[in-house]
Amino acid sequence: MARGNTRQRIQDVALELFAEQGYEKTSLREIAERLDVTKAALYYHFKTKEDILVGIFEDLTRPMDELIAWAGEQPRTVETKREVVRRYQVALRAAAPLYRFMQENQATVRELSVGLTFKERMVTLTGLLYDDDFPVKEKVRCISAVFTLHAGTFFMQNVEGDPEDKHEAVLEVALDLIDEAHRAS
Amino acid sequence: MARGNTRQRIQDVALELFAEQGYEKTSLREIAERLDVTKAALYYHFKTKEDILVGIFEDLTRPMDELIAWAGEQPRTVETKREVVRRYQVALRAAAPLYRFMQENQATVRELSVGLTFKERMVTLTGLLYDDDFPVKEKVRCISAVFTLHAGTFFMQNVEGDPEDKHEAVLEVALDLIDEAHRAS
Amino acid sequence: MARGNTRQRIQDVALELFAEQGYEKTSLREIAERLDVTKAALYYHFKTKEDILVGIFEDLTRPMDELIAWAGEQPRTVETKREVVRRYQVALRAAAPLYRFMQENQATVRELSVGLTFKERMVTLTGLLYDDDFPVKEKVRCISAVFTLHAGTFFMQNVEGDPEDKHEAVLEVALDLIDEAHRAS
Amino acid sequence: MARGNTRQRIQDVALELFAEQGYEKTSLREIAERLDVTKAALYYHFKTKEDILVGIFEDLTRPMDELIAWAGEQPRTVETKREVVRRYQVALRAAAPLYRFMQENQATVRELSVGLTFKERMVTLTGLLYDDDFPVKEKVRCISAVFTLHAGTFFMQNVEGDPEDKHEAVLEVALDLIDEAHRAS
DNA sequence: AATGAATGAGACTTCATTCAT
DNA sequence: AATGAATGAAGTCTCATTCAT
Repeated sequence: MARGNTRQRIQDVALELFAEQGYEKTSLREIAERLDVTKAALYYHFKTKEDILVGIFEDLTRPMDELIAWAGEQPRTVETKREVVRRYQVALRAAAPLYRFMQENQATVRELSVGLTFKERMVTLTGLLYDDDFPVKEKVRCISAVFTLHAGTFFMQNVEGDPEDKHEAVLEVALDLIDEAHRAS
Repeated sequence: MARGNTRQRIQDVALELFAEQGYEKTSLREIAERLDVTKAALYYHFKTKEDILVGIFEDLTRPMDELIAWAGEQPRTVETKREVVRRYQVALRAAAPLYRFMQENQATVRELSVGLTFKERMVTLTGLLYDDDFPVKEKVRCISAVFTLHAGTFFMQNVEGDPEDKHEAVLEVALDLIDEAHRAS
Repeated sequence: MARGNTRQRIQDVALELFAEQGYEKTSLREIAERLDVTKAALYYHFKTKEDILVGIFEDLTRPMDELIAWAGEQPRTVETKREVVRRYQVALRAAAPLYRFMQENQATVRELSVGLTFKERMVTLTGLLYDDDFPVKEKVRCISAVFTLHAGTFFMQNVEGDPEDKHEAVLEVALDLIDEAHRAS
Repeated sequence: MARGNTRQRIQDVALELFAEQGYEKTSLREIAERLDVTKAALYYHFKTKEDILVGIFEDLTRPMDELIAWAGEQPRTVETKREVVRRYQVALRAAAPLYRFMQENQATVRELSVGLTFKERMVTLTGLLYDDDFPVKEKVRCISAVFTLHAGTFFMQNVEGDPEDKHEAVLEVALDLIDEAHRAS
């Protein structure tokens, strides 16, 4: 019935379940049942369970890696950093389920040899936002900017208001933190 | 030889392993071996694996619950909120392994009926920092303050500097965010 | 090598062991070893241990349920009742191991939601043999007829004599009891 | 509080639970909890779990063993046999829970070295009711008499009527079977 | 491209039992 | 007369994985 898209469908369902219940608690049986295929079919498309996750990562973290690569090539100006923040928010929204999964399953992700881990990626990213000679407090502000963006994706559901307005507000706070950090340095 | 402290020792070892590897990946066999007792001994002290975790939670989340209760009784002034932030940082440092565990195993924690969950607790706490009539942007700043404190506990290892200095800087940034939010409201 | 009959083989071996040692005392390890498969193989064919038993019940109690259904549609004459007794003896002989199991493991069976329980089935059956307006004593005779048939299956091994002769004798006694009950009513 | 009657209380509670749930399904923890003592306390009074059951048997099967012994010394007349039937019904009523347990847990009892087993006892008893030279059919009638008495204890709850009347009716049917067997021999 | 059948490892859990106190 | 703490064996069950078809 469905054609060559089974591989994709597996990844979609898997990510959904991984994000909802965690990686360890999600069994291949569950994924297979949801897709109405047998477990063995999953093994036609992926070598192992971990492989399914790795595949998802490879597809979904590319934007963030590209962002990091792009930032590395730009002049280290405030404006660059503001742009990094803007683009990071976009990347975050695009891959929200994956980031939710990454954040909530760090113990699992840590053991996966899946390129850079969540934390490593964040270390690199935050490193792009401040300079080595910043005072500690201003480094903290830059880190805070990134965490604010994360909070915006995972936590702001609990605040009432129009989603677009909230995203706008989150972005402004993050940019303010970057600005303030540079003003004080 | 084994005195009346076995129950406590189980909780200590369990939290250590849960935080390191995640709850699902940590087996009772592992905990028992580390303590040099049999698995059955664990069941003398706790009814289920989940029960071990619940016990840890009950013991370690008390300070945070007390903080929330205390804050609820104070006048809603800026100074109260600054004090909440200060105390929250202390609570966070005292129960660092548990908070690390909670943050990294949210999928697991979510299914535990363990009083307020991590997210619920944070919703309550952030709610104490801003007032309903704040503009969205200022609400975001208050949320950002809490996330900054978290970042301080889990993420700042990656920034070089004296630990006390770093904590001081984190606290200052968080307090600045609170102040700014109130100035703008 | 193993063909499509594994499911049936599991049921056969399981019933044999359940009847011999009781349900609780029979472990899945034992069943698996007897079949020279792993325990996990059992779980491919049945969802739980209880499910194995339920499967056996469903297959083997059908004749008795059919008998009860058939009897319900016949005119309530003595001859019908005599025929019920005759057919019941046949059903009993065909499913002897199951009936032995049911009789000797009532405590277990009681907790199984396996259609009518042993006792309920017998209540229904005996109810088909006497009419509501029978004197108590004659009702007892009809119940006695059924118990006689059971004794014939499970107890008569201890009496010497040709098996066919014994079955014949058992049937005659049961039929005499039915006749006597009707003569006296 | 309770004095030296703990041993008896253990047996009472144990029999109740054994009869209700079966021997294997009843754990010592359950018995201990019901008595509000620890499992270890049970071991002060009984060497093993089996020992508890054996103790119950020894206390409660004595009347039946005495009945068998008594019968062995009487002349083998019809009147003796009628008296055996009468006394057996009394014994059965006195130890109803135990008999219920024995009947419903034959698989377990079979493996217990608890004097004569249920079946053996019944073989001996029925042997006292017929003579070796009886035709098979008349032997069956005598066996049927015993099963009728059993039915009276375990099955007659399902027939409406005054309990005493029902017992009377059961006894009459059993005696009729004995009489008929002797008349025909 | 996918299934049916099975495996080996290991998970959580319960049980009867022991023994120092 | 009884408890607190613990053990060793075993149980049911689930999982990721394999392979012939």
